[in-house]
Amino acid sequence: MHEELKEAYGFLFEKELLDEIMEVGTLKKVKAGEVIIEIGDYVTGMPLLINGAIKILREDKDGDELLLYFLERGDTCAMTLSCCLGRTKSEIRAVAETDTTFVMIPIAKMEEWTSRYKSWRNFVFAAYHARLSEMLDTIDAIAFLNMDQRLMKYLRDRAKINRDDEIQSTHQQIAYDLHTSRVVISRLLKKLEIEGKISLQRNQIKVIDL
Amino acid sequence: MHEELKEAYGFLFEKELLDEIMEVGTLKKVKAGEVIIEIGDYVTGMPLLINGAIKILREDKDGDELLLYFLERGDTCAMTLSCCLGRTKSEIRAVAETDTTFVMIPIAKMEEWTSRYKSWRNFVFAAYHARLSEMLDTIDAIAFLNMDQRLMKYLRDRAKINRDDEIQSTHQQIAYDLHTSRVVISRLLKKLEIEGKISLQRNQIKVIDL
DNA sequence: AATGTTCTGTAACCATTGTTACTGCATAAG
DNA sequence: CTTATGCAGTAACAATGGTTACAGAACATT
Repeated sequence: MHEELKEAYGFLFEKELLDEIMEVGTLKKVKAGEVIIEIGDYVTGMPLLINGAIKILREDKDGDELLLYFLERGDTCAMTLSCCLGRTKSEIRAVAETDTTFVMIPIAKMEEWTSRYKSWRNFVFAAYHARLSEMLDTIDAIAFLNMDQRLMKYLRDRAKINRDDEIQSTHQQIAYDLHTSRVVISRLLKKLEIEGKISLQRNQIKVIDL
Repeated sequence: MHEELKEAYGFLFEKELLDEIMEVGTLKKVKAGEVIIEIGDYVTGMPLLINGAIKILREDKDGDELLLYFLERGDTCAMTLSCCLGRTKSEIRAVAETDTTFVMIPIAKMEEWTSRYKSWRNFVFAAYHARLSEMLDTIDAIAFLNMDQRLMKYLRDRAKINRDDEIQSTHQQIAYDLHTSRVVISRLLKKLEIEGKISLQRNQIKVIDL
């Protein structure tokens, strides 16, 4: 854990803080697809992402889903953080997008570090800033873009997150993330393929030029 | 300014901090409709709302608007805060919904207080938490609700914010806030009137039972 | 190889929302 | 009082996205 943490966070935190993280944090590894936090869970800690990617989803009362954003190495979930401090239940679901490694920090330490380490404060504020930006981005997409443009953005984002132009996914899974129906996604994907922007196989979409 | 500030924030901040705020903050009063922060502005300070209400808007590249949420007494704009710390331009527009009074805090002090006052840190974190919640709410509304339900929510929110069941507004203004067209709003309002939920006059909507 | 399952493609249709166009009414300005 | 302006009501139509239904392809299981 030492080396990995240092590599991902060494330039952010001083040695003393890194040592403390090492001491109280627990290293977790999850496989792609595993649910890390479920809606309504009490949040017991805050994850520092070391490797992989996590997707953050919102769900409404009918069980309809919507992808909010992805977290990458160096990110933390400000939403979780927010829940921790407010001692409230999670408003979101976190699912591993790829195999993922992260360090879990118990809540208790967070408040302490906030007063003791300037670098920690800055990190937390930066996390909030980043999350608010992502949320604005998401709102822009839902409010101002049509489904075809949202789909293109989604494919671009996933290709980027996975560092792979070949996205392994069924149309149904994409439909869940974008909160629409499978038929709509199939229709739009076919259109993108005809325009030469992607190519389609079963369970796979290859991004050519989006 | 002393008494007003104390009334709105006295239970949050210790005397010492209140005194500092008094010292470096400047009291501002704006009329309903005035633009307080414009998109692209460099943010020079952070507002502590004492009286009135502010609406926060997002705009896309074509100039299309969308209402994000309202701020009330005791609130601050976490978005502004976020911009301050990142030294970035404002991503949103803030417009006075009613005649509004607030205290403007210069950026420089904020960092200092964050390390010195626990109550200030808690306030800032609570502000972030509140804003993230509002953003989630907004996303829920856009993603999961139809326009008629969004309109009802909007009318409820405005009635609550203004503490008045009679909303002074044209259909066009509502259309801007919800990012739709005037015709759509007129159509849905008429439907709500027929259902007995509101009554309509020129420039005015009276909420009866939403 | 035969069968069952999952995924994709497509057509036809519906619902919601957006657009255009025109009307009359209320209010303000002259 | 007359005219100009802004606001609201409404009809007709277009566009987008959601729904249902079905067929065939790809893959897995036996």
